[in-house]
Amino acid sequence: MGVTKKEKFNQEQNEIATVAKVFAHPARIAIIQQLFKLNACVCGDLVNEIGLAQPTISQHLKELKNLGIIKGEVEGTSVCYCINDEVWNKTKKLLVNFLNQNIHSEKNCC
Amino acid sequence: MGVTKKEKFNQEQNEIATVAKVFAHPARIAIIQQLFKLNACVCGDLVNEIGLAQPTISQHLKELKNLGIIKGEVEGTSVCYCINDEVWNKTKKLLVNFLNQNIHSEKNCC
DNA sequence: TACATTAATCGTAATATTGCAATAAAGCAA
DNA sequence: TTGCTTTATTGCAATATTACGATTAATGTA
Repeated sequence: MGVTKKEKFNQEQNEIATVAKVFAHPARIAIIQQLFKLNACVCGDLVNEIGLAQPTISQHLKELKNLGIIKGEVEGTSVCYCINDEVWNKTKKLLVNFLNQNIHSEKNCC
Repeated sequence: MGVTKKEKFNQEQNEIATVAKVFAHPARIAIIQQLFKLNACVCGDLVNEIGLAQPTISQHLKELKNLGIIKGEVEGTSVCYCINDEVWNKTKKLLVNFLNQNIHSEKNCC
């Protein structure tokens, strides 16, 4: 059906999955890395750097904006994007906490 | 087109996106959490715990197996799954390294 | 052997994602 | 104003994902 049954899962599980989905495309990873490298970057420069069509980059930027980890500011005809530190740190905490899980039991089978 | 243009990105960017894609479903997050909690878990118990149909859980387990972060051992008619620590730690490092990025520049716009 | 139990696979329907051409919108420059 | 530049949006085609019923395969049990 292509539709995820979110109601079967708790809020944390859904939040982790939602964040991971935004990270689940190399173009969005590349955009994030570029914004960290330059701190700020105009949309058109991202299009040149990454090599996908302008509407495609715009769509990826929109998903990153929806999650809140980037923000954009209009500068004339351009839009300058950068990382939203507050949201980035919250997101980082959520994922690092998940990744730092340890085995709770001694039982094992494989 | 629904198909990702992986050739436009470097290996690290594609690896991060691939891992994130596996984490991009709450059922797979729930399976991982359950395996950490119990250390080992039979497929049928995961089906009962999570409440999706058996073929659906089996499909999610397959994706986790493909990435390598879980492994399964046949025990009679059951299959017992657990976390593959080595792969989990590699995956953790890849993502934590990405999440720990810092701003490289002083320039800013927003 | 026959039957039950468990998990994987197959096939399919519904929905989501990716990518881009075409277009719209918004600002600047002459 | 007109034309240019830049980015967002629309619409669509191709592909991927999610979910599950039906079936198969493999093992254990009577």
